[in-house]
Amino acid sequence: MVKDVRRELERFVDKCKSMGLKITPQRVAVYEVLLNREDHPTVEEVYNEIKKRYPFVSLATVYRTVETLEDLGFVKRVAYWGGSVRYDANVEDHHHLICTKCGAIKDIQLDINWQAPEHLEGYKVEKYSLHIYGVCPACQKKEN
Amino acid sequence: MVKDVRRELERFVDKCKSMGLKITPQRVAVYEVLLNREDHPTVEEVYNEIKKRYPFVSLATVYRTVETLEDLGFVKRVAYWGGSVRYDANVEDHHHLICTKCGAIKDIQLDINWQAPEHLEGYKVEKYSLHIYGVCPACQKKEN
DNA sequence: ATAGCTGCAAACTATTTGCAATCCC
DNA sequence: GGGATTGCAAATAGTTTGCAGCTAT
Repeated sequence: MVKDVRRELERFVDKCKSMGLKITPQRVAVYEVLLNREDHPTVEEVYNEIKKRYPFVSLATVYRTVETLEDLGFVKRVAYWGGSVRYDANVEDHHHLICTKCGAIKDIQLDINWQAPEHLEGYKVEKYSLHIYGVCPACQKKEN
Repeated sequence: MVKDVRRELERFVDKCKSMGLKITPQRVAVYEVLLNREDHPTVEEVYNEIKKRYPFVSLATVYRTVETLEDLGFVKRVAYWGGSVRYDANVEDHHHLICTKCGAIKDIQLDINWQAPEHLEGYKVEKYSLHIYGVCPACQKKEN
């Protein structure tokens, strides 16, 4: 699955317009960074990347923007292992490989042959994902 | 699966002794609270429950104790949706039902017919769990 | 007796918020 | 022009840490 960043950004701009939200450089920059990353950066990481190109953004704006993006359905907040919240511009269903040492999260495609029921123990089910915990290659090296 | 709290506490006391750790009332109280709860309380929640019975404990001690318990393998830190870290004294493999509104986490037993490989994309796999996201009964009521 | 624990308070990290200035439509 | 958005700094929430005194072994 190759992401068409340009097309996604257009879709985002359209959605903002239709919602009466302004298209600000900050907003576009945040979404662009998230679209271009394969991992699931923290807000701080997004901020650091944006600062290189647009030194004017503030961390508070990045926090506000990821929340807006989440409300609009363009990114999702991924359940996290520790530390800070992480965001993901891949909104399709997929599974996660999570490092128990550093918290890094990687998307993976897997067929688990399981379908979520609409309701479970009184919960209204929205989505699900398999979380696989382990030690990532980088942290395995550090262990020696 | 009915938990034998008394037996678990004994096992805990033995393990502490064998590790040269002291059996303090604070330690026992924290583990006892976690053993007796079906949900996955935050550190603050554990602290509040303990305070009722043992008003002398401090929040910092509860933080330190859950970490010790985790190191010993008596509880685990569960991946969380937002806010604070949550702990679980159920160390057997099981799945999670997570409320996207309030972050509450409930254990569930499910057969997903899937076995984790030992290695996946370079990660050394330790365990896995299915995370099912939805809105819990309490939050569904609040929505009206 | 003494190493390990604890309580307290202060430090730190992550996130949110109030408000005046600024920017898109 | 005018409301939405931003930057800044201050506030808040969650967690960790230093240290002096206490306690289980």
